[in-house]
Amino acid sequence: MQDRRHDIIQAGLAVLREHGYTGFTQPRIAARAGLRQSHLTYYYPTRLDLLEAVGRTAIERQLAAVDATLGGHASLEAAAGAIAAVVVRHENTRVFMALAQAGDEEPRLRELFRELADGIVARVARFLGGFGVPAVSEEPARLLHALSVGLAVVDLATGRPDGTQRAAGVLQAALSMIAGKDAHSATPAPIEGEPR
Amino acid sequence: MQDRRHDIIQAGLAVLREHGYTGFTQPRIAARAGLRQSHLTYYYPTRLDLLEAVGRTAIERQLAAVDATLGGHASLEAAAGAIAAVVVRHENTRVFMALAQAGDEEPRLRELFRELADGIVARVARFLGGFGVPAVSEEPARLLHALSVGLAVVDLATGRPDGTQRAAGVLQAALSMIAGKDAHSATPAPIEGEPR
DNA sequence: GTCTATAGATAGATAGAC
DNA sequence: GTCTATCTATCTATAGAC
Repeated sequence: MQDRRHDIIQAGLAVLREHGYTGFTQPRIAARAGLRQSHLTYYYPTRLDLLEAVGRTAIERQLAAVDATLGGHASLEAAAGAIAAVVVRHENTRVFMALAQAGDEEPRLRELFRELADGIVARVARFLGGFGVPAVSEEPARLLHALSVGLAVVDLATGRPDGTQRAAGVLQAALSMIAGKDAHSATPAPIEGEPR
Repeated sequence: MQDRRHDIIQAGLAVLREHGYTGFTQPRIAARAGLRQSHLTYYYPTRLDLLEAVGRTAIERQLAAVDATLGGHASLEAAAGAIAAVVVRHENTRVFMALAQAGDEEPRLRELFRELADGIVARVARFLGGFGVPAVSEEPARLLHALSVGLAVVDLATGRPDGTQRAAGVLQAALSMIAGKDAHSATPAPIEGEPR
């Protein structure tokens, strides 16, 4: 099979999702892909080369996930639960935290993270536009993006059992505000999506 | 001088702020504190012991910084620039990203991150309360906290030259919404605080 | 109690065999 | 082109000298 590279990327992505940036090691990925570490370096000479390749695949997946998450909601507020369900999926959080760290360390990876961020913001802006939020500025979209990132990081780090509800409550408040309604509804709707 | 521990903590914090979680190694910290790595392990037997100690000091500093940032503003919106200036300070971001990662890997560090998050949210809630935002729910405070975290991570990873303005614009929009005014002011006020 | 030499483990990269 | 043995660097931890 010629697709060694494909297998390696898949293995790398799985490792990144499960173990995060510090666990993203050549030996572990090689073992997962069924080859030796020293062989892996033939295809991807350096750890960063591999991370870059894995990052590209991860970005495609993330953007597809964003599309799936934002599609088909009757109102802005109705999307809160769906977004919350994604936000508390720690595997996703580990991936973009790894890209963020790599971007801080290596200029080469910065570009990749920007692609991801810009892609998400563009999709969120389109989503908001569909509900009448003026697209004159990107601010509401950037707000929703940064808020989701922050909620994901906080949930990953605190690991609270009621994380999904908390995130949904905050997102509900944010979406209500963006939609122009009253901001302080104290009773978030029950969330959909899979439990943690 | 008996305060070897104090020196070590300071050195550890400095390393964490400059190099992040992956750069937080015993040899580097020991060199900075002016002793051997093998000596450092006498005071802090394991890397996690050290990170925990450094984390406690870091939390105190962060909470003090939050107080300083939120104090003395004439209106909610006026605080946007000050918050943005903190958000783009990458040294801070590296510290809490390290704590977040450690919290994901080690239950022991989770508690520490919760302390930090809860402390910030409480302070933000008090700040908002001072401007008439009802304190019935913590949602607005949690929103502002998560938003700041997300903006910080995105700015760290993308490293855009106009990061401060972008963050200030989003924060301005968020604070306006929380204050109940129109949300889509497309012209963020010039930001104060130090440049990047 | 204070500090150091040394061991043990694992990561990353290279040269070279098939 | 495909794959492996091996080397170097680096980190963490322990046993033990002063």
